[in-house]
Amino acid sequence: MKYSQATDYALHAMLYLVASAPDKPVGVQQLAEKLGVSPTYLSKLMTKLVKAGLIVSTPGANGGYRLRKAQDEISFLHVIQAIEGTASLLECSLDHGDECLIQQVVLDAERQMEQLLASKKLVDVARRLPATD
Amino acid sequence: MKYSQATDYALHAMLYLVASAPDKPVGVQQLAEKLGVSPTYLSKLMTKLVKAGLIVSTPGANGGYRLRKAQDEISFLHVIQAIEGTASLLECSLDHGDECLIQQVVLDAERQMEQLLASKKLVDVARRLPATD
DNA sequence: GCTATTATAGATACATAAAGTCCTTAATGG
DNA sequence: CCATTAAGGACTTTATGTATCTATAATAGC
Repeated sequence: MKYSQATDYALHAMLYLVASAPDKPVGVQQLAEKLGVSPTYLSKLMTKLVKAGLIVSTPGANGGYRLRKAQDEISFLHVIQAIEGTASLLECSLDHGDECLIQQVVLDAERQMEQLLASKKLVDVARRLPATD
Repeated sequence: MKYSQATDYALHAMLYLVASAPDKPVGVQQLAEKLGVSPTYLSKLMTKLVKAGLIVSTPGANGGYRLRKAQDEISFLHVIQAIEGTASLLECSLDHGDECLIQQVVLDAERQMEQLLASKKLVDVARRLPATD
């Protein structure tokens, strides 16, 4: 089990936005170059982040993406769930009457991980970067 | 991101073995019927569990699978990793010099989840079952 | 030793999702 | 009006999971 590569791109793109000037939008062209991805593909990921309410996009000249919330409000979990969705790790395929006890255990573990990912903000990582990278 | 369905099957199969008599092997036929899955497919999953050292198989008449270790030594993590592997959730696709800080955060979260999955034993769940199901 | 039983392994087929491209449309600034 | 930039749909390619079938090997019981 792995996160999709798209999640990796999204996290790096968001980190770049967090480290950038908050008022000036960043274009997908510029982002794609930094990440080494095709602009058209990255564009689709950015649209997901827009729909998740993490960033705002402005089309047209000098347009691009900028954060929607304050830097310190954006957690790793926000970005990851925007790309991966929020479905549970394990869906029980059996039909034993009530809730599956196995699934309950996995759900607990999942929540444990999510708790940490929610507490980690992108800006925490951005502060430890040498420059705008 | 989700665990494969195979992981769900494996967890249920192992739970069944834990709840069964420890000396009498259980055949894949019997297991497959309980789980509602094809025997040939389940067989491949069981072989993975054998290679992971969780169970032992004996071919031939009255053969089948039985636990290799004591009941209370088998954790959820053992089974999950036997099927899913142990690769990290996130591989950074960029080539920024040293280790990726983003990956470090995800790795921390992953370890958090694994810690809980390692502490949960299958036998804990088996005890809460109404019968051998 | 012979036979039935049962796990193992390889080849193959199918479905689904991820990864990526191309083209069109829509919106904004100058 | 025009250049720029995001959004969206259609499509291709590739990889992985799911599943089946067949053949092989090993074991128990007679």
